[in-house]
Amino acid sequence: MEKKELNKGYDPHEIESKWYQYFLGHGFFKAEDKSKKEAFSIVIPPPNVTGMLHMGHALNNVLQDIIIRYKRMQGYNALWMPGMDHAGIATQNVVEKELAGEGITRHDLGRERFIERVWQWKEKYGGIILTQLRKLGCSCDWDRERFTMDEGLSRAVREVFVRLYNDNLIYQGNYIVNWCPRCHTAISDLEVEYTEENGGLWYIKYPFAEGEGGVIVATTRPETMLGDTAVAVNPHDERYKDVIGREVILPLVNKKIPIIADDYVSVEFGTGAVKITPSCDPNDFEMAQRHDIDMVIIMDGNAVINENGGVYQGQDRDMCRKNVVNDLKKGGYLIEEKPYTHNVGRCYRCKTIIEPAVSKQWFVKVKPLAKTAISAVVKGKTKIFPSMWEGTYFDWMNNIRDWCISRQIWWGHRIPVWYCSDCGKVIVATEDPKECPACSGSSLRQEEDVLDTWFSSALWPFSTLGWPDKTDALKTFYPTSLLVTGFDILFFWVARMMMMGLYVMKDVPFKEVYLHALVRDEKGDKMSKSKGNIIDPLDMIDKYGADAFRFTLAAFTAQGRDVKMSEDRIQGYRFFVNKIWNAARFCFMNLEDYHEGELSPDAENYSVCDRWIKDRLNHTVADLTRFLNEYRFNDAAARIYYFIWHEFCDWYLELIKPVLYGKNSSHSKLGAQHTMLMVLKSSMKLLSPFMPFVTEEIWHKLPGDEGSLMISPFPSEDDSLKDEEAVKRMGVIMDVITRIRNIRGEMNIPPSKKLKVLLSVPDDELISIVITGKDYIIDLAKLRELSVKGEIKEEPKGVATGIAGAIKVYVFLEGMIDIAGEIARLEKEMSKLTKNLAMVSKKLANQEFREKASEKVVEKEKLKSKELQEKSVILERALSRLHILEG
RNA sequence: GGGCGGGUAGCUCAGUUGGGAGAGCGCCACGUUUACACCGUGGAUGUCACAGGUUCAAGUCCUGUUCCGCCUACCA
Repeated sequence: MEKKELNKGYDPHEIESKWYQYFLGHGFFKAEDKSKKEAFSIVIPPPNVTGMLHMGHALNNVLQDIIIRYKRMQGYNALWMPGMDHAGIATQNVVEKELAGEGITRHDLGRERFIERVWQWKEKYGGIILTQLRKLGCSCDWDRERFTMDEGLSRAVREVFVRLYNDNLIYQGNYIVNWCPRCHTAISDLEVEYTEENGGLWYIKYPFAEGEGGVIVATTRPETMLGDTAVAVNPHDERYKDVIGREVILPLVNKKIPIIADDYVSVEFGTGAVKITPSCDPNDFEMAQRHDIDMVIIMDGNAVINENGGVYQGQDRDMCRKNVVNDLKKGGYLIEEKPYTHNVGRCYRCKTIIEPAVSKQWFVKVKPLAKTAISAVVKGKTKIFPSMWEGTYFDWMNNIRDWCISRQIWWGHRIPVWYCSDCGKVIVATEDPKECPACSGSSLRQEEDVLDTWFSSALWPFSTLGWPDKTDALKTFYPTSLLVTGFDILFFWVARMMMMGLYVMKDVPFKEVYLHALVRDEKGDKMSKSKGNIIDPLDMIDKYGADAFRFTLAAFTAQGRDVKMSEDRIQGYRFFVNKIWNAARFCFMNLEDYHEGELSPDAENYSVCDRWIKDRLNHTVADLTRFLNEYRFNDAAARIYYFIWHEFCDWYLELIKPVLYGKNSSHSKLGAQHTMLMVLKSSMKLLSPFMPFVTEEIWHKLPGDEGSLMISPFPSEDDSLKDEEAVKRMGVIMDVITRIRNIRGEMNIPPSKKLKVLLSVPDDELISIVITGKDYIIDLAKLRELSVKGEIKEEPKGVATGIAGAIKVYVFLEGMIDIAGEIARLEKEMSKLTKNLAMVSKKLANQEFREKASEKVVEKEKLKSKELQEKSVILERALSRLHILEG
């Protein structure tokens, strides 16, 4: 066998890029459009084209990669579809900032040239995040990369728009929408973030137009009074019974406005009278529609007061508020002003306070779409993990409101609507029309607005597969198998994909959705630049390697919990990677004289510990498979960690050392080598989805030429590896070893001091077990002599006593006898035991327990009681002998 | 206002048919044994938020209280 050295410590740097290139070069990430293999597909949540990899992306994509690699190894035709989102507002902002550096605005460039600039920017900087995903090890089918502004995806957008329009599910209208005065566009309800902020509540008196007195209204936005067109009270409010229908004078503006009655008005709040500004408040807008009240628009797109604001024209909303309040004070209209905390809506993108404004916008009528989307989840066509999110999904879908899809920006899918200047016809078409179909006029003007970015994202699961063409990819991979995303975009994206998928494809976009939590810092705070608590995933990869980083993310992804990330934990798993590396190195060093294929699988070729570790491996496979199928990433990670570190390294490798070193001829060295290699190889397979790099490196150093690990078959449960007999026998042997180690540790006896041990074993079966395990015990417990006897009557003197099940363990303490120490040790154990025994006895003494508890449970308790009693007798005897010695 | 999640060892958290309170890190002791000190062996630590209830048996099920986090909502 060719000699291949492994370094003492594992260094991820070169190895990771080497293998990633290898994977790419061999096309292992590629899925087949047509295949006999069963398909498994995931579409990536497309990151913003402006995005840089942060912890959220890292978590999201590592989880997807683990699943897709797992499925690929299981033999599926696995597709992970990559791509990016054009991120309308965000990208436009970035490029506008760039222009500002040059001293120009997009308006200086004009629409066409500005769009060109954005494309240039995209080509130059746009792909960064996808490069970063490669550093993580993501096994996307990169040749299929898509972008929401691609020609194909744009065609899909137009097609869907036209269909929805023709089905009367898209309409245009003058409504009040959330307007961002900084981004200069409408945004959807979802894109407004509400935060509790300190503000004020102003009480303003509106005098009656005729007669004495007036009505006092309370408002958080006094400046909007310039646009008031009514005052409203509750129809059942006794206080205002007689004023309904009268008129008041709007202060500062000096105009008469009516007092109306509407159930919306709360009797309890403020004065029970509310000013109505239909152009500045969504509720007022609705009320105005109900009562056919006028509307006065007082602000422009910059939230600056317009010509309808009289003397306040030209002032922005903040300045105007100050001045209005001052003027009200002067005029004696301001009754009271008090601090008040309330919810303020801000633009999710730039955090500017949203100005509700009336404008002409396009909307999707979502109720009918939502209905189908709800029933798909009810029927289980799409399953949501963890299931608690189903409730949230239903709740939102049931209360859904129409979706404002038009944006007054330039970067995005321009709405496929044209207006004929000659006859006024509205043309909605997938292809740019050359002339008006009604009057054949040629002066057509396209709608200026573009679509919400989420509109194109909603089509992602089928648009990326080639729709509207009938492609093989679509046929093979739609509906996709799984969607993995953060719960924070359940409404933004998941819900809308459900609606669009069902509307367009008549089938759900994905069969399962796994919603993961957010990554926070170790204190549980959201990571943000302003807090300075960001941990950069790329730094972590650089420092600890992608494998360790990936494993950390998986290990902390418990369902429904936030992922609290800290560097210490990554370091902890970095140690694990090193442990794996060194275990492999050990195996490797002991395979020099190994020749595969020389060993029959007959049981006699394998020792009890060989059989034991294979049983444990088989268990691990079963558990891991189950956990991954249920998206229990943390459990999966913990299971493989435990197997490799504790079962394989701590026990098995230690057990076979003497065999490998030729010090123990009673067990087959070849059998140990064979088992060691087989278990190591299987472990690498199990670990490969989590740690694709180090496992691949180890794999290629091991004997055998089986190609790449990442496409080798994932282990499945194998009944032939089950071995209860070996598990039972090893249980006894390990228990004895642990007992002796326990005594050594508690008595502070250094490992270099070889011990003499006597075992008192009550029955023949146990004796045979102990005899076969004698070498193991001598080696792992570091003994110089081990004698095994049947049940002995006369206990030896000068020993420390331990109990391993039915076996009594006597450790001779010649010369180092510390009677007081041993007494203390035994008494400690005795008190634990007594407490335990008391609990068990109490249970068994209870008649109801014996009658009502299941037989299995009662038997278990009885057995426990018996064992504890026996132990107690032994300890008692040992103690009394020590007391005599001492005395 | 409504909803959801959480309060378990010093820290971060597991604990899925109710029947042994666990892991990792940290801590203490011993140790350099031909894979690994990025290591090994052993050890200590808990009114499972609180109060009731169901049950032979509750961290686990039910009710209430409290604290924290998140989502959602048109109360000016």
